[in-house]
Amino acid sequence: MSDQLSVGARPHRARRDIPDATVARLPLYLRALHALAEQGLSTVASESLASASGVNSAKVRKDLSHLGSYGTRGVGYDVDELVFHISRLLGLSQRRSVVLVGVGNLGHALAGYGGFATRGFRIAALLDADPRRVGEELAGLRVQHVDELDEVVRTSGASIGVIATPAAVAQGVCDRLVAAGVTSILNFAPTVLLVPQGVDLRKVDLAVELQILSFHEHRKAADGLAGDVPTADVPTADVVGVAQ
Amino acid sequence: MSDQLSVGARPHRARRDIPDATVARLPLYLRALHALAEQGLSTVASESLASASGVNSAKVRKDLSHLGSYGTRGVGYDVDELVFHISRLLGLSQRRSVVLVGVGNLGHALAGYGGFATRGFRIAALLDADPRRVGEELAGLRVQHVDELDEVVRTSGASIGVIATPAAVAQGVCDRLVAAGVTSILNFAPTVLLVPQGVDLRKVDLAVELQILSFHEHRKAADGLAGDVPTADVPTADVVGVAQ
DNA sequence: CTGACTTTGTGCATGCGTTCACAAGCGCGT
DNA sequence: ACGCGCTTGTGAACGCATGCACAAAGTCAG
Repeated sequence: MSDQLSVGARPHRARRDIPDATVARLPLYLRALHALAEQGLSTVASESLASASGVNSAKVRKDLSHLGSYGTRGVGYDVDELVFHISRLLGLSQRRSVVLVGVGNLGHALAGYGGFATRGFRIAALLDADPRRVGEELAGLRVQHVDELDEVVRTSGASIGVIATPAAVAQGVCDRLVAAGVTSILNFAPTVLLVPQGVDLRKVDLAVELQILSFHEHRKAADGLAGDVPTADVPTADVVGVAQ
Repeated sequence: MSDQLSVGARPHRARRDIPDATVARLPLYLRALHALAEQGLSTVASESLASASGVNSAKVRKDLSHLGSYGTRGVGYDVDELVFHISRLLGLSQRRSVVLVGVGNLGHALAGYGGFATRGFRIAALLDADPRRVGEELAGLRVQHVDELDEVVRTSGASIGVIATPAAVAQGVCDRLVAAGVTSILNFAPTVLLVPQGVDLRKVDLAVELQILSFHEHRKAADGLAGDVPTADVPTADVVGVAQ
């Protein structure tokens, strides 16, 4: 996870000192805060925010401390203020254009996903290589041919590309996106992508997730059979496991 | 880092001493190994496997050392042997049944995703609450009504549930899956789920991924004035699994 | 058999992230 | 004004993961 900013051993880059792990949780807080705001709450304690976002309160406090002291001791955090600061830090104040390549089932799902628009992302274009899909209307946009990628990226000023193509063509699409000026890529294709320095890449891999679950299933099954023999086993009575 | 597992049992339990970070990478190695096998290679060095799976060789060697000494110094690892051992460790030798709830666009994408079947997962059933979708044929299966969830899970013996429903109903579906006997859940709905101890939970959150990219975009834009990295344009495999 | 070469497996140092625990700070009731 | 209870913010300890660097262990040529 730390390959992230490789930055190759240069003199100290003035990077924001926000830990990656914190950045990954900020969107969760943001979602929980929006929900709390809709419930009419104006302040929230770290403990509440924690359970609403599936984290523990110590983590919440430490995370929030990285963006300044916006809490009031004895009271909690102001919901609106927190929303504002987190949004600003994540760069969600300014609308970002996203180009989506690959309009299969997954692409359809992504194009129709409301969570994008509501967080300041605008889908600038839908692209596909299949001529039969070109021209199709989807989420208020016309699907264009992938050959127009370069032009679309430049005219829309999109800086984020989403790849939802078959694995075989993903690297090619990736290269074209980068060449056109995209500097962040979200990859759903089950393959390793190479990108130049300075381009951020994240991947979402469905098969990997399932296989990790499979491992734990396997382990649970093995533990069950092996039978934890009477080895002074403290009855693990406590606590209900909470999703993260 | 990742560890988005609810993980009931604490360290107490004699869990396989395979680090979580390693488990998360094993599927990547597996995919790379399959590709290498198709190219006709019978052995592979940690360096090659590393670049094929987007990690570095030291990590590969340390990861593989956790499952035993299956390498030969001076030569490398036997591809087939490695595939066998990783598959076994991940519990992929036995076919696992998966129940998919929610057959919208995302559900369609998941049902049609080949990566499941090719790794030993069998979709046992497709469920949806919308009567208009019930009866639809998809990936060789008929969509059933979600009321049949309990029966379907019990008769199929499925231990893994995939939730691709709207956020509002995700917790309800989750509860029903758990009640029916499912012990691992993969959640695509953008909401926090609570599960009892002993049930593993992973989540895939599209909006979160985009917001993380947005943060880095924002930071890059801010750093922009600080001068760019003039280093060579060597592609680097980069970053990041889902998280979580 | 020997020596050069290749690659694994791992001890160790380092850094990041999590968690604990508590002092400092704030509001409120009296 | 003043203490009481609540909550933040953070110092410090701990644990996990990463990456380095190298000895051990194998191959291969001659």
